[in-house]
Amino acid sequence: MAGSMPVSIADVAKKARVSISTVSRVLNRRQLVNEKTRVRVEQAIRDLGYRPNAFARGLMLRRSEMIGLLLPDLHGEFYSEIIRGANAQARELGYNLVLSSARDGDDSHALLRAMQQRTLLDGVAVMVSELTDRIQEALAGFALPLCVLDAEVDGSPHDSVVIDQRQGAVALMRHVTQRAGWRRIIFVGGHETNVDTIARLEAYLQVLAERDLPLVPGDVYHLDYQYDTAYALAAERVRSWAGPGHGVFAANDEMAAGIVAAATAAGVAVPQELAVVGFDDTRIARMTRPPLTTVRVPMAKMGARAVELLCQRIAEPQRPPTRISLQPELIARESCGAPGVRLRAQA
Amino acid sequence: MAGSMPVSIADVAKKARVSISTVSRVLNRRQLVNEKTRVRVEQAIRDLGYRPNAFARGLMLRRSEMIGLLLPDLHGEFYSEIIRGANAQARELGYNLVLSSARDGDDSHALLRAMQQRTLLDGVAVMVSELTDRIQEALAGFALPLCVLDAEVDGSPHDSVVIDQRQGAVALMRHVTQRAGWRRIIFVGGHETNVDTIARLEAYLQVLAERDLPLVPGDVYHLDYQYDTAYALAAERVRSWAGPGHGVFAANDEMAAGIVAAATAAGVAVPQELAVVGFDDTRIARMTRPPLTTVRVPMAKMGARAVELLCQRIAEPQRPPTRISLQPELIARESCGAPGVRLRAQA
DNA sequence: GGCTGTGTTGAAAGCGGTGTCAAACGGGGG
DNA sequence: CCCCCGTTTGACACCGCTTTCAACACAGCC
Repeated sequence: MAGSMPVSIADVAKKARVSISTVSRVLNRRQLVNEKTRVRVEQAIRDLGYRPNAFARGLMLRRSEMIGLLLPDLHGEFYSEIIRGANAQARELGYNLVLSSARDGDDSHALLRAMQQRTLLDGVAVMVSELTDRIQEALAGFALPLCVLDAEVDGSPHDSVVIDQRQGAVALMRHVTQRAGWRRIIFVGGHETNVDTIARLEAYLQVLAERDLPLVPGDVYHLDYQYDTAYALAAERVRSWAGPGHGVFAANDEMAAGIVAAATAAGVAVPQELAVVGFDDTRIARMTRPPLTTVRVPMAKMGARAVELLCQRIAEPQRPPTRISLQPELIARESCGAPGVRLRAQA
Repeated sequence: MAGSMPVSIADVAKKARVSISTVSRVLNRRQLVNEKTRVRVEQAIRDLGYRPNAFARGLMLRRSEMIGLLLPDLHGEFYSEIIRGANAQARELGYNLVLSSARDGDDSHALLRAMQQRTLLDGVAVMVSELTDRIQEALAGFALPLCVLDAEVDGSPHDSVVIDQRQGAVALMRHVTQRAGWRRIIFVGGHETNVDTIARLEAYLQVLAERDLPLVPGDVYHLDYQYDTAYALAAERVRSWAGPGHGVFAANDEMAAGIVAAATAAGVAVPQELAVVGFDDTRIARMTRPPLTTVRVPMAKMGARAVELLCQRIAEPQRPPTRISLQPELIARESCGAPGVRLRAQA
């Protein structure tokens, strides 16, 4: 096996009685070297436990086969899925993933650090939670191949992958108004400035208008995406919400689960007396009774496509910027009260 | 700003009318260079948008300031927390994290790849789901600074961070037998070969013996850690499980949640007629009614300590191997039926 | 035999930094 | 005036690899 001192290409060359050029050729372009020589060199490589030095290699080749993934946070299943999809795709394409997270206060710092070591990374995929001017500017001036997740930077020449939140929410609203026959819909969102909540609320308003349903101002709530607060709110209001054709559109599964639990505890039957739908299709959606009708947001796919786009750009830097829009998928389960059709309930 | 061609240290030197040595000194050891010169060089660096090439730098310094994190999988909150803790600690110490996952079939391949590029990584933290001989061997022969998570490799000179699963499970069992007065305990585990399940089952047996409680063979089940299967099992058995002083010890929160739901649906009151406890303290634990008594496993801390250990070893390769054992924390909530004491329920 | 082509190899020039060493400079003391 | 010494600077030798480019051997051809 290998000794403890690092083995260089010169050591291999000496042992195999060839020049370092030949060793290098065996490593990179085997067909250029005579078979007998090649076998001898390969044997020497094995004997010495030689591994090429990636720095030296990268210095010549100007590629590290590493790409960066910069996320706003790493907490929870949401980001976990992005990472998972991105990692799988990166491996598939022969790249490794360098992970970093930039919380809001910290993000410019993280971006700068990522840029600083830019010569070590072949490209970067970035997801930002909010698009401040400073970030916009940093992204626009980015020298490296870049792919932006779930946001678009105006006038930047970069690739991006977005999820059509609005479309998914519209599909959900149409499902509950048409298939399930809801006529009064309570909206429970996250914070008013949250981009996802905004998109879902817009869809809510749009479909209310489409279906000529009245907008009751008191029926729109803004919470914090947490189970507990949704449970508390519902525990208080659920009796006044209940009624035939009444339903709650919660902006995520966690709040929807809280509402289902509170309703059940208060003796309000779901979905008969009050229907409920969620959003995201996290594991929680299948753990309520009845299971939640929700919208699956393809996070893993988003990560994967971003990496794919990024690697394409690395290979072909001059290619015009691409924008991929991913469609969320309606997952119809029992909680919305639609008749029998468990469309993709087992998916 | 920078032109599109890469700017090298020579460009900066020429622009500042100094030698490249001086530029290098400004970059690394500012105090060795005259202030007027330094200002001129710094100006040139800014004007040109110069960034040092990390490959060239690494080639001399033999460090990349990157460490690898190799996990069995990336799915779910469990790994998400490890990654989060590891990333935060790495950032803290000036390192970046390179992520990889090695599913079971694939793991040796991933390990080898990680080793192949070993000259690019300063060290690696590895978590393995099962310790096969092949993996054991690969780890033992690892040439790079290495830290093993949640497992120990016999006779290897490497650092490790483990969680004292057994201890946590014992604490939980003692809590339910002493504080909550359980006298018959149904154990619902994951697969029989799963290391975590094994540790928890051992604790179960140990405390049964301590407390002179009978071991009923039919009361030990092996499922798959999933909500659905636990729900299904409990739906069938819950009436026969119910009784005063009876309780279920599920090996994770998800199965515990399924059992609580099935019991409630069957009209069995939790915890009065059947108490339930889980394990892991995931978000689910606070979403059941009543909330679950469980054991918090400090995943984020494990990730962080592993990175810390790894970086220490990188700095001081000859240091003797360290082993850190992390204690899980008992989280007492209502589902176990212990009188009033909500120890750290709000934590 | 001389010429052209093909297969195989080695010497050497980078790639872009860091570190060593010696030179240049200037000031103070003898 | 010369010597010594501290400060500041530049020349240059690496680090380990890839990649020309030329050399060489040997074949087939005129």
